Parts: sequence; structure tokens; C-alpha cells
Amino acid sequence: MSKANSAPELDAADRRILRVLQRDGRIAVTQLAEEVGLSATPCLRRIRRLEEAGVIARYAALVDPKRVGLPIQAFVQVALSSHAEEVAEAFHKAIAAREEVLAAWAMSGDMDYLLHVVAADFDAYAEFALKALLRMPGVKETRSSFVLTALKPPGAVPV
Amino acid sequence: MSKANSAPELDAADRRILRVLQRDGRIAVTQLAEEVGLSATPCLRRIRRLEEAGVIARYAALVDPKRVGLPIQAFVQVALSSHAEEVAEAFHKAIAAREEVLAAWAMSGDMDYLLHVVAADFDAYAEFALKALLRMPGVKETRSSFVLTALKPPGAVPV
DNA sequence: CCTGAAATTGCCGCTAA
DNA sequence: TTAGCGGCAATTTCAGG
Repeated sequence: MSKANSAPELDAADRRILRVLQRDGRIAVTQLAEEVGLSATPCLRRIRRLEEAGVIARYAALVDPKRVGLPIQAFVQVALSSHAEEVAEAFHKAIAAREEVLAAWAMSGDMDYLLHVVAADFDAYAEFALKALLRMPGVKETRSSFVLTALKPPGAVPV
Repeated sequence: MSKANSAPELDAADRRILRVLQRDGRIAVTQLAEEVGLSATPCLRRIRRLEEAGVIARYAALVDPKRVGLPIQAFVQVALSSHAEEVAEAFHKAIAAREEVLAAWAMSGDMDYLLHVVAADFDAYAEFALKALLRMPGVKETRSSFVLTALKPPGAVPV
């Protein structure tokens, strides 16, 4: 299981379910069923199938960083000096351990990684960028850009 | 309401609630209450307060783009040729209308925007980048980087 | 459609300013 | 004393079979 295969064949009803659940992840199954034009039982079966197939990775409350004292957001591009497996591995571990890194991707192009980072203020950000990130294993170069405004909120995948 | 003020004073219990709800947004209030050491009633009251204060923006099912036929992910940096209000406004509208743009931020630095984009394949991505994005109002230059792997899943804000 | 569990609400008691 | 918070109990709604 777990790895599961790419496309578990989504029909129109599945897609409707996914659209609603991405918008309101805590909706009652009863109400969801009504919105997608099914009765509760088959609707619940479909939800379970989507969960088990990994189409729905999990459910989450989306927390606004600004409202919890983390008004600074930045994206940092990172280049490693070596692409040796051990170096990358150590870097991954270091990233995983830092809670201010909300998300991280390995990228194509001249920079190897992109990090989405939050911080309480510029001092905290500087602390992260200079003391933590630059000293992580293999880090050669970083380039930070700060988020001025979020144009589009944490979006929904178009299904 | 809606805009609400920055920090509605979170105590330790609020933070515990937020940590759990970011990890499992569909947990039963009863169980959540137990995990954070409260009974259901005050726990539910706190949840409602966090929702109303905008600390919890919403709940969402997190859908894996790969599992719904969107295996290509990219980040695109965009520079506008003009920063006139109308140009920016028109660009924002154009971005909002494109479902393949999961998220968009206005950024500091030499590029004005960062977009997180998904696509079914490279053709679809090229279509978006060349036909849609480059023709959006005010777009001067774009630079795409593709996601190779997601190191850190859609993260939780550290509260 | 039925049964057990969960969400929600009213009401009361405790504590701190 | 009052505002704020937590808990029990009753009611309504939901999940899951």
C-alpha cells in the first residue's frame, strides 16, 4: 500500500467530493453527500477510498502565520556545494529539523532547493538564514526573497 | 470582522489545539480534548474562538497532485513591466482565474511574484507558461523552475 | 433504517482581578 | 462582584453498519 499507484480512476463524483473537501475539510459527510448529489453511505465509501489511495494525504487546519506571531515569510533558494548522497541526506535532515521551514522542494535549475520559511521578525529570520541555514551541511549559497503579500491563499488542487 | 487583529493571545492550550488540528484537521473534538487535557466543551469553545479570530483560516483535505493526474509542479518567478496599480490589479485577476496556479505571492527582490503551478504534463505546462502567463497583463519576464521532489510535505506552522 | 458516538448548548461552580 | 474559564448533563445530529 502506501506508495500506491498514480491515478486510481477518479470519476465526476470523486472530483466533486475532492473539491468540496479541499474547501471545507471538516464538513459533515451528510452535508457533503448532499452537495455532491449522493447519499451518505456511498459518499463515505468514496471518501475512504480516496484516503486509502493517498489521493487525500491528510486533513489539516490551515493556520494563518500572521495570526500566531509569525508575520515574516520568505522563500529561500539554496545551492549545495556537493550533490553527493550523504551531503544531500544530511541537508535534508537538517531542514526537517527546523520548524520554521514550512515546506521544502528539490528543484531543477541553478539552485538546488527552494524553502518556504516563516519567522517572528527579521532578527529571527536573520538568525535562521545566517546561523542555521548557511551552516547546514553542504550549503554553498542562498538567496532569500521576502513575501510582501499572499495573492492567492493556500490553494486547492484543481480536480 | 474578517481582517481581525494580529495576535488574539494564544495560551498553551490554544497552541496544543492548533498543533493537533494542523496534523489532523478532522479529529473528533472529544479526542482532541483528551489529547490537550481539556473536556470537550471548553475545547470546542476555543476552537470556535480560533476560527472566528482567523487563526484557523479554514480546514482542508490535502490532495496529492500526483494522484490526481497533475505530476508536474513548478515555481515561476514573474517580473512585471509596470507597477502601476491597474497593471498589478489586472495581473492579480488573471492569476486568480487560473486554477493551475495553486498559490501566488508578491515578493521583494528583482522578481515581483512567485507562483506555484501544477500541470498534467510538460505540454500543459508549456501551454500555461507561453500562452497564458506570458500574455497576462504587464508580464515582462518569467523564470520557471521545476519541482523534482517535495522534501517536506505541506508543513505545519510552528505554534 | 438503526444504533452508538459526537457535536453542541444550557446551566452551574470555581478562581482571579 | 464580575468576567472568564472549565465541566457536567441533556439534546440534536452524524458516522458507520
